[in-house]
Amino acid sequence: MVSIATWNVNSVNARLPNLLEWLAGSGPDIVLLQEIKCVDEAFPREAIEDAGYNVAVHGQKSYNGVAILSRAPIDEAMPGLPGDDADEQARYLEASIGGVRVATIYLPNGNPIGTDKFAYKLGWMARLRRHAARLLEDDQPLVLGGDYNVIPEPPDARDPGEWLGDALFQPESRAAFRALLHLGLTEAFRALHPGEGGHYSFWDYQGRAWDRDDGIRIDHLLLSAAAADRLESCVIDKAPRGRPRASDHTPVIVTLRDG
DNA sequence: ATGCCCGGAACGTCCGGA
Repeated sequence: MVSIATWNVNSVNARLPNLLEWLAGSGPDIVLLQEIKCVDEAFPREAIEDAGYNVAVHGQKSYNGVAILSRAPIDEAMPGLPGDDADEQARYLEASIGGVRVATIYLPNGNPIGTDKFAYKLGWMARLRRHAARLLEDDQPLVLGGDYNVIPEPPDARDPGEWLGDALFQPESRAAFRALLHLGLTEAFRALHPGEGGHYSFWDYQGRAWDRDDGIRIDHLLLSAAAADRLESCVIDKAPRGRPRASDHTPVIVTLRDG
């Protein structure tokens, strides 16, 4: 069995006590981090290695940044999403770990709609689809986990109407997300919990959204057929969101049976 | 109503987040 988590930590250095506490308690085999908000040199590598994890980082000053933590050795870490040499935002890192291909994804927010930011989001999603299609030509299990910044369906928001004008719930964003699934990828949580609402991975800091459970489900794990065949469970661990100085996102974890 | 929150950069206050 292998457990793989995705977590947008909203600054790995601000969140280091929370992250270390969670690693010590839950300890997934692989953790896909987003929004580390630091350059590679500022990543708290020693503390995380001391917790028993190998580390691969694709950082950026102040914004974005992604990383992969793994109890087993990390092979062939490749930073950056192919398809636009001019894109300097650190939002994608992929690696092989024990015969499983994994990627950590921090998909652009895209707000406000009608701006170059929204165009960048849709362009980034098109690039991700092209790259995922290439990855799927290989038969090894593939897990694409991250903050997709997409609310796939109305049950994935406590109040869908609140998000109608938002880039996370635009028809174009949702269609681009479906296009990823149409490649043959399985969204792990939805596959195991069809039709269920009330499960969220993000609660805004503002307006006491956590206390009111006014959340959205935007952190997803997409599995190739070879990985989906091994899918045992997918859980959203709400506990970290309730801790002091929490990230606004909480981890989502899949477990895959041995292949 | 993007502002009520938060982190980074920086030291006053703005940008970005979702």
